[in-house]
Amino acid sequence: MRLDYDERRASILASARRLFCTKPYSEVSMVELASAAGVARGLLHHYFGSKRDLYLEVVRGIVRVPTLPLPEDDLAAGERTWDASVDGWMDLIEANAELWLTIVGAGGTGRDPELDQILDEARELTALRVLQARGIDADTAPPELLAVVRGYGGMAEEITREWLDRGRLTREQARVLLLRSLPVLLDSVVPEISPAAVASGAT
Amino acid sequence: MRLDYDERRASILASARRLFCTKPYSEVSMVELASAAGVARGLLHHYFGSKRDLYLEVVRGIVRVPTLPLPEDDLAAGERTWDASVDGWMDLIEANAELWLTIVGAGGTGRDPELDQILDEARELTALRVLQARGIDADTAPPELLAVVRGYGGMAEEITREWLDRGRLTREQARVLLLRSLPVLLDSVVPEISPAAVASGAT
DNA sequence: TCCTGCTATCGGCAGTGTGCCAATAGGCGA
DNA sequence: TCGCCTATTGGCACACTGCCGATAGCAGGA
Repeated sequence: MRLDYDERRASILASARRLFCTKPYSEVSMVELASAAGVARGLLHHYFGSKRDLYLEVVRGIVRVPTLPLPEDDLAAGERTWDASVDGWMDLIEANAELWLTIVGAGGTGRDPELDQILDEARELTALRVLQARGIDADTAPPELLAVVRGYGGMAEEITREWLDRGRLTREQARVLLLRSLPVLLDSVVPEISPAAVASGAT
Repeated sequence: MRLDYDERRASILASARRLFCTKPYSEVSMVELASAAGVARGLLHHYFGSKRDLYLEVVRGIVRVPTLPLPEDDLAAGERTWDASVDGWMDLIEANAELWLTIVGAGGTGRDPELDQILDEARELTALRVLQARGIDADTAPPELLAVVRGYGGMAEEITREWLDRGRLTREQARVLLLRSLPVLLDSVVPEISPAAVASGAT
């Protein structure tokens, strides 16, 4: 069937998006992509150049369309609009859970179970060590606490990138952020656990 | 040259690690890996099975050896040991900056510049939106503030994974964490900017 | 010292996937 | 209806992975 340029392009992207959500990048072949789109293999190259370019286009489409949070239109920020933003963001993520986990959540690994597991175990171990370093018993800790520490780990990675990769932070600036944020976070979630946190946070 | 099993294995892993830090996974071929290790291509399969297995082995070696923070030995946690842990962690990362950025920092993409750029732009846009949602002008904001918001984004991704992927958090639990943490973080870093944050953090 | 078995190491074969390009077919305007 | 324009196809050439039989270097025993 002969389709218009944009239509065909969109159609290929849609089926490719579906496929890339089920398997990691390397296990998806151009023949699969082609047959899923109902076209010949050569057409994919005609439209996107290479398999990699097609994949990048898929990712672009995913991260572009649902630009995550929903800031309220024009009225200035208050706590109500912040609540609404977070809720809106969570709604969006939940609706496209599989998509989000595959592309953004997996950090671009493209749903690679083994690699994900390795990195995840390392991060979990790090979180436990952080708990240990703060004198908290991991076994009796509530799930929120572990989640906060895992979250702190994600934040630490971002701040480190800000320091070493993008160079928008000096080591000292990054250090202060890393130092202060965990006590403050722990205190805000479970105030009874770390009484010393407030003092450190104010330092 | 004929080497002992463990020696040869370690030698191959070392040169493979070097190679995987310079290019993304797909652009490293087995012939390259072989010639870098000074052996024939077939030997790599003999030792590691497949290219993917070799790569996983490299990643395992990297994330295992420097298990990130340094918890102080036995004495209970106080703020001094926490300071030391963070410093120790930063020293470790800084010493192996390239390695860390490639494997952990890039989230497993394996130094894929284009893909990284796409995801990074999306995250940057999200950070700006968050600033906007809280009524902060991005242009006049200090770099630490932007870094904190980027860090909050990393934390939000982790918490979302904790909710949707690992299922250790309910939606409500995740919501509360996401809601509370940003005001608290902002307040701890730049107290003068968001006076309303304290109230929200206590809610 | 020579022989023999073991195993690290090599080189090539088969299958698969990508990238590309010339040829084809289908639709729209004249 | 004819002809051009372009979407679409199928096949060719190359690269790479995975595997396996063949080879070579080293050890221990006679």
